[in-house]
Amino acid sequence: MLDLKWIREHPEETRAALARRGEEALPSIDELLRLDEERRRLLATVEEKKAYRNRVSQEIGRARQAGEDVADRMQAMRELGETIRALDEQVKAVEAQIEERLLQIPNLPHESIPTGPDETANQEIRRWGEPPRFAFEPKPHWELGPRLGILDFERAAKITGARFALYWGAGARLERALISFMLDLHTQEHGYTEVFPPFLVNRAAMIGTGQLPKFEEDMFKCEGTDYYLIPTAEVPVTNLHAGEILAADQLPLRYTAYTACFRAEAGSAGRDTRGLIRNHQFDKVELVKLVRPETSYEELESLVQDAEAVLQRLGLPYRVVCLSSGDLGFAAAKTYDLEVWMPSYGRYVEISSCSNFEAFQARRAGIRFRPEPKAKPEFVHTLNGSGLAVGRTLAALLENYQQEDGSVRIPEVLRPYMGGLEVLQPPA
RNA sequence: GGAGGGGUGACGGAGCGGCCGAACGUGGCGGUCUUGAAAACCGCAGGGUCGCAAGGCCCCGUGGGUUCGAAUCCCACCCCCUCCGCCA
Repeated sequence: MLDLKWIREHPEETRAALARRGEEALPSIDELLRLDEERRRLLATVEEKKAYRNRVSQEIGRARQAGEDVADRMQAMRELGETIRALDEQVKAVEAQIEERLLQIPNLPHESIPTGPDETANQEIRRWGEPPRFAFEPKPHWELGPRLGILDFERAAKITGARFALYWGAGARLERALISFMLDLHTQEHGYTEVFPPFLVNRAAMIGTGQLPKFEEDMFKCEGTDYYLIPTAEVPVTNLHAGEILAADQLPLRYTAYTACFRAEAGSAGRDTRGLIRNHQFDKVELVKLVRPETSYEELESLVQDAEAVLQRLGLPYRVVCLSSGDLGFAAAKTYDLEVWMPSYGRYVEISSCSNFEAFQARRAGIRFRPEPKAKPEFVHTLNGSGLAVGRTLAALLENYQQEDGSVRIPEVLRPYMGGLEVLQPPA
């Protein structure tokens, strides 16, 4: 959510920044400012009346003790009360309209990111590693996995439906190994605190991080409850400190969490239909930071590096891309995607998305800190990034480490987590 | 799921329907004292919002209601605790 006061003082900048995103259908800033003025006008009126009522009510108390007749004053206040009630309702209605509009407005893109309509304008920042050259025809992971007996999409479809995966044996263990490896790296070497949150959150949390109210159709909701399946650990973990005022010396807070993630994938029919790339349920290790505003862009760079470290240790080739204004997510001011080399796609595929949300989420969720002992609370900046999407990582491992006979080598760093296993062998 | 108890400021804990945004204690901040520290003593300290300001309005789990006036009364919901039932 943007700061209404800031919009009021910088309407042109707001419009210009939003225009970079190229969205039509944005709530009109003029309309918003009109409502804002309406609200302040109503407040001035109603608060003056309340002040008067408060004064007279106190007089009534005193006068009655003194034995005076207060019937006429009480009658007058009774009537004033009705006027106030009507005005209060108007205020509430206007505030609801303002809130509704503010919740629909995306974050303003940071000035450092490229301007463009979509992903074609994204800017490659750097590459790491070399895509493997195969002396044979490499297979996609959705063929390798089932042949190795470690992935089973047919049975997943039987017990649930399309876009679900089932892991067998060494595959299940490999998934678990990746999760443990990532968590250990981030907690032991990058200074993050491990969190294991609920996978269901309430609506307020979903609004806090910006998934709702705008993207209701992308979420799974538990019927008859106020609970949603989390689409990412970002939601429960960022909201950990919702409504709190943190002490300055608590910052920065750095959390890492493994969770399953659930996405309805509405509107992606026909895309990435095979394998582990786009499923309704997938595992992810997430990195979340709550930081002082003036440090948030340094923190974004180090967040990206923490995610990159996972790919480097796994020896997976990747590149870093800065998203253009048109490709930016709703809540983000700046996002770097990490894209891993995926032989079956013949290109780099997103495996991590690292964003600075500045105060956008903090304002929605009410996450503040006190810069100095006596100072007014300010909103923190929030950041998060995948570190990494586990299913896609497993897919990338299978594909990049495959050998001609259909076996797959296991990277050194994972072997301790795999009981020393060095190669996944297809059954004879 | 059933029965009972409770939600007040960083924490603990008071609070006759008006004098309560809230006693008191702890903790915090500033000061006095001290070579320094501790102790003691004095003082300062919630959040939001409107306003150029003076100042006003709102907030005692959340939302309604009663009343001239509600932290205090009524209703609903949420959360926590205890007991019973069920259960991984």
